[in-house]
Amino acid sequence: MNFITEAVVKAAKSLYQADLTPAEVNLQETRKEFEGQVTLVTFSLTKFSRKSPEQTGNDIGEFLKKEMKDIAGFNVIKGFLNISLSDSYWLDVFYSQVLADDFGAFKPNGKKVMVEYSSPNTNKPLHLGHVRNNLLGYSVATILQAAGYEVIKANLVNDRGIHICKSMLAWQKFGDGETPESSGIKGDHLVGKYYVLFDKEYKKQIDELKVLGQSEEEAKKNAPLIKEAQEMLLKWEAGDKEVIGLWKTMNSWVYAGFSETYKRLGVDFDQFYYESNTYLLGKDIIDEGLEKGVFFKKPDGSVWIDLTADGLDEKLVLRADGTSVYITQDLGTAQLKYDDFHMDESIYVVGNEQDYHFKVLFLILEKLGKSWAKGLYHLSYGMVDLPSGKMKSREGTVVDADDLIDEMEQTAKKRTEELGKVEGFSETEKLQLYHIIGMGALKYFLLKVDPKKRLLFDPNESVDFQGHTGPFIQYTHARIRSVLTKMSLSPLTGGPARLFPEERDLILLLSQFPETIDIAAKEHNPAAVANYVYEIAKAFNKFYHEHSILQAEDEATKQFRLLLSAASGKVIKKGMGLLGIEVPERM
RNA sequence: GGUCCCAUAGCUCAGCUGGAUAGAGCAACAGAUUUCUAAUCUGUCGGUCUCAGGUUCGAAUCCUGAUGGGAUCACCA
Repeated sequence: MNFITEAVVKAAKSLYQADLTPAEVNLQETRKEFEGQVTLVTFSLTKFSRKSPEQTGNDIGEFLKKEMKDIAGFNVIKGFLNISLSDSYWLDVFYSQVLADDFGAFKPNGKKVMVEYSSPNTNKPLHLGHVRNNLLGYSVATILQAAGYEVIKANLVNDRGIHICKSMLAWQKFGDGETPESSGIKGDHLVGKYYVLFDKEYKKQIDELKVLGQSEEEAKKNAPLIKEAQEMLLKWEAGDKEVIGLWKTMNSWVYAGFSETYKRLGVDFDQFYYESNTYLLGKDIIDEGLEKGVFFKKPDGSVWIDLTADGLDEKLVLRADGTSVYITQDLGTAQLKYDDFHMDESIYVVGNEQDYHFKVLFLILEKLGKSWAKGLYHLSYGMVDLPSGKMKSREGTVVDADDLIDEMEQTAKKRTEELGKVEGFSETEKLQLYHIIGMGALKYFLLKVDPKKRLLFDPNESVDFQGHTGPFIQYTHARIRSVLTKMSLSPLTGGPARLFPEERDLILLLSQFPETIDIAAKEHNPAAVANYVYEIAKAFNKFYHEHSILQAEDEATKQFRLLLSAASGKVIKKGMGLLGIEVPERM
C-alpha cells in the first residue's frame, strides 16, 4: 500500500502545498460495510487543506483517481475516503506476489537468536502448564526462523536439587526396586509417583511432630525425611558414588519419558543445558561485579546489589557461605550461553510468576556492562488455570500432558468416526489422522490466545472442533487438497475478466502473510499467526461456498480459482506450520 | 503494605502506531446439501468495552485514580 501513501503525499503537495511525512498519512483497511479496500482518514489532514473532512476526502479522491490507474473509484463518508482498487491491481498482486515461489519466505537477516523453553524439572511428568510453554517456545522459534533469524532452541533442564532428592529418597525407602520396566509405568510418571509419595510421608511426619508439641515451622524443619533429603543433596554435591548412581538412573527414566512426550508434542531442541553442570557457574561474575563496584559485600560476607534506584529492592546474589542462589547460576548460565553462541538475542520462555526475577537478572547484566544484555527478552506467559483455580501437583489437580494428549486423540477419533470420514484410510493412516487433528485442536486452542494472558482450561468441556479451532482450519486445508487432486493446473493464463468480492478478499488476506510473520516475530506472538490463518480459512470457505471452482464460468476463471485455492492451501499449511500444527491431506 | 500483570457479549477470545454503527467462535434459535468434503455456509439473538476523571476534532486503545482478580516482594528454584 506504499504507493497509495506516496500518492497521498503527492496529492497534499499539489492540492494544498503541504509537505506530509508518510507517517501522517493514516491508511487502514476499509470496513466490510463500505465499498472499497483501503481507507484514508482525513480528519488529521484538514489542518493542511483548511477544508471540511468530506471536502478534503473528495479533493484527494479526485486527484488519486485522475493520477493513478489502479484506483478504480472512491467514496467519502465523513472523514473517511474509501478507495477501491481495480481488479487488475488485485490480480497483479496475486500473480506477481502471492504466487511467487518465495512468497512468505524471508531472506536470512544475519541475526542469531536463542529461544530457551520447556526447561522442566526432572522429578515429575509434564503437565498442561508445561504444554503451553513448549508450544509457545517451539512456535516462537519457528516464527523467528521464518522471519530470517538463525535460531537455536535450547532446553535448560533442572536436573538437580532438593526436589529430585525427594523422589530419589522415597524410591529408595519405599520403591522396592520398582523400575519402568518392572511396573510398566512411563519413567517420568514413575519418578513423579515417588515425589508425591515423599510429600505424603513427609506430611505424616509433620503431623506426628505437631502432636508432640512442635510448631508447624519446627515440624517442617525437623521431620526426619526432609533431613534425609537434605543429607542426600549434600552427598550428591560431594559426588557420593551411590547417590550419583541412583540420580543418574532415575534421571534416565525421566528423560526417556520426556522424550516420548516431546515427540508427541512435536517439539525439539538443538542444545541442552543441565543445571547439574551450570549450578556452580556465576561465581566469577560475582567477582567481576564486586570489582566493578556493581555489587557490594555485607559484613557477614554475603554479596548484594542495590537496585532501589531502579525501583526494585536490594537483591542477594551470593550467600554468606559463598554458595549460589538461583540468580547466581542464571547469571553464569547467561554468560555461558553467550560464550557458546554469540547470539544477538536470547529469549526466555518462562511463566509470568518469574517476571521480577528476569527484570532483576537483565538489569544486573546490563549494569555489569554486558554488551549482549540488551538482546535478552523474557517471553512471559500467563498461567493455565482450571475452573477450580490454579493447578497444584500436590493436590492432584494437574492436567497431565500425556493424559491430555491421549484424550485429544480419543476425541478426534470419536468425532471423525461419527462423521464417517475415514473411508479408505488404513489403520496407521487413521492413527496418524487422529493425532494430527487432536493435537491440532489442542495446540490451536493454546496458541490462539495472547501469550501474556492467563488461560482458562476446563477439562470437563472438551476442546472444540468447530468454529474458531484448529480442526476447522485443518478441514479447510483438506477441502482444498481434495479439489486440487481432482484437477491439474495448466500453465498460467491471464486470469478472469473480473473478480468477485470473495476472491478479492482472499487475495487481500493472502497478501498480508509476510507482514503477519513479521509482526508475530517482532511481538513474539504466535497468536497473531493463529488468528490470521483463521481469517484465511474463513474467507476461503466463504469463497468455496459461493463459487464453483471446477464448474467455473470459463477456463481462465477456473484456472485462476484453482491457483487461488492452491495459494490459500499453501498459506494455511505454512501458517499452521509456524504454530507447530500439521494439516492433513484428507479428513 | 510495595511493585508488576490482567479486566471487551452468558462462555472463550480478536480489536495493528487513538478513527466510522466495538468484531469472531461457542451456546440458543431459524435456514442452506440433485452441485468441488455440512468438522462448512447464511441469518437472528446477544455490549454502560469494570468504574470515575483527564488529554483529543475523535478513546476499548493514551494518562491519573478507584474497584475486582492474579503474580511477586526467600540466604527456594
